[in-house]
Amino acid sequence: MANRHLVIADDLRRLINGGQLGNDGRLPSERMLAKQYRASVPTVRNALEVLQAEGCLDMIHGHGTFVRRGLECLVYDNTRYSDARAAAKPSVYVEVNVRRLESSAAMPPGLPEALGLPLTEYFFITTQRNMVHALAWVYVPCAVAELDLPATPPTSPWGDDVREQLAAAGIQVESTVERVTARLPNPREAVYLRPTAPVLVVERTSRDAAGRVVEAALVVLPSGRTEALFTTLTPSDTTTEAS
Amino acid sequence: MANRHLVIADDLRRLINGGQLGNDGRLPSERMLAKQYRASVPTVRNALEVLQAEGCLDMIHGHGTFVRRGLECLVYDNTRYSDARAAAKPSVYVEVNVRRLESSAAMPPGLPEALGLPLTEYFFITTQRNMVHALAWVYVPCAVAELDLPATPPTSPWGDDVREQLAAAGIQVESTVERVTARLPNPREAVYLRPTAPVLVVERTSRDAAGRVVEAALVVLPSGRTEALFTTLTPSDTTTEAS
DNA sequence: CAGTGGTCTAGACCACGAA
DNA sequence: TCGTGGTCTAGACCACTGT
Repeated sequence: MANRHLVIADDLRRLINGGQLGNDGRLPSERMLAKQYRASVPTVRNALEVLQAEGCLDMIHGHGTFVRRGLECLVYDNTRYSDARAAAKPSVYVEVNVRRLESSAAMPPGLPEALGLPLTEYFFITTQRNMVHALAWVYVPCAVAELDLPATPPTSPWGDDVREQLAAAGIQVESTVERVTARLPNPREAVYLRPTAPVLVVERTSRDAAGRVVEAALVVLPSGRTEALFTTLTPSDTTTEAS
Repeated sequence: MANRHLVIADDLRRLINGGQLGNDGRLPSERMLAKQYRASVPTVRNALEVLQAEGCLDMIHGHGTFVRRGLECLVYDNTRYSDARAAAKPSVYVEVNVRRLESSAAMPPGLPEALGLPLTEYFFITTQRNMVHALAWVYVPCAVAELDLPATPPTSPWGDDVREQLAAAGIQVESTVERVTARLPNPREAVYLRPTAPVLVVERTSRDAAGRVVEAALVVLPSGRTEALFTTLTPSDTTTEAS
């Protein structure tokens, strides 16, 4: 904790929670803070980035640094069949882009199948007041289903609508594997997200009873504004016994 | 991608994969690289930290920067009942510290119960060649079970042994909720981990059939060396029907 | 002790948003 | 155009490792 920028971050955190900041919740500029703390601009920026990664601040290029208010936390949930899904949806805006393409090496994420097969790609981008809260690329092989663009605006930021369309087409997802990692945004994601703040990455692969991949997705969740929730029910004792 | 440090990172990545680095896989010092690239030390460091977060490099204070070899990736898995768990265990070293304490505000992570109740804390620290690969704090309320320190060295970095002890004591975990986030290490974790690289955080809460919390854990997984895997089986159609 | 990674400074310049 | 955040520089000093 001897680190200068962490000391400054702690002090700013007290300033923020104290609420002595003017109605717009705007912080002094980085240069001002540097003068006040007798620190350099990069040190102040490191402090701000700590708070930004914690979800306390929004740093907006060319505009200013603001206290996050009405902290709406998007929750990725593996229990999609739950009724609670549609409840308490935060006031975010979800946009989709759909296109056809062929699977290429390393480009679609969790598709372990052969290359060159035609896919439908859904690219979801979720924003709240111009801040990106989630990115998701969802892929459905055309061999599985020829889905249309959903007529209604999407209700989920990560393609639950697509899975519902699949279900409506009679395609049952039997198992879902979600590989979760933390990293920094790659160049493709950095177009939308702060390149210095970590992201949670979910690579999802859904299979039907035959073991065929019917849907795959890459979900990118910036830290501080999102979390992921996984609920596991221990299989009842009827079938599994210590071997 | 115009960023200088990303260009340097790309170049270093090619250098690393090319394998022209001497047998110990050691990179030139930061000062040397700065000279070679006509860049400043912080810029070179930013480039190295990108690769470090990707798991390509190990930066060892006072010693040097080395190419990660035998990339052993620890996998956190929610299917603890699976037989595959014990298979293919990487050559890591797991250490435990056990102590008694009382639950205090905000200190134990996923325990939503009353404060002041006595707990057993298991602190797991997993290393491979002096590099920390995982941290885990596991809590069991004494009211649930009075467990002993496992006699054998622990086989799991995140307390599967504790859960097995619980099972042996007749306490069945019925549901497990795992809350997953990405962030930077906090001061307590930064003692063990690089403070600039993101970590994956799993907050686990295990309940029995009565809904009582029988075990809670905070697992910290540094990016690049670990991942988490969650497998969800869609409940069979016998019970759930579209409502 | 020398050589390494880790942090910070003071200031420059660029990129973006709003008036 | 101005004020903001975003990136980089050249160099200083500290902290750690191995000899």
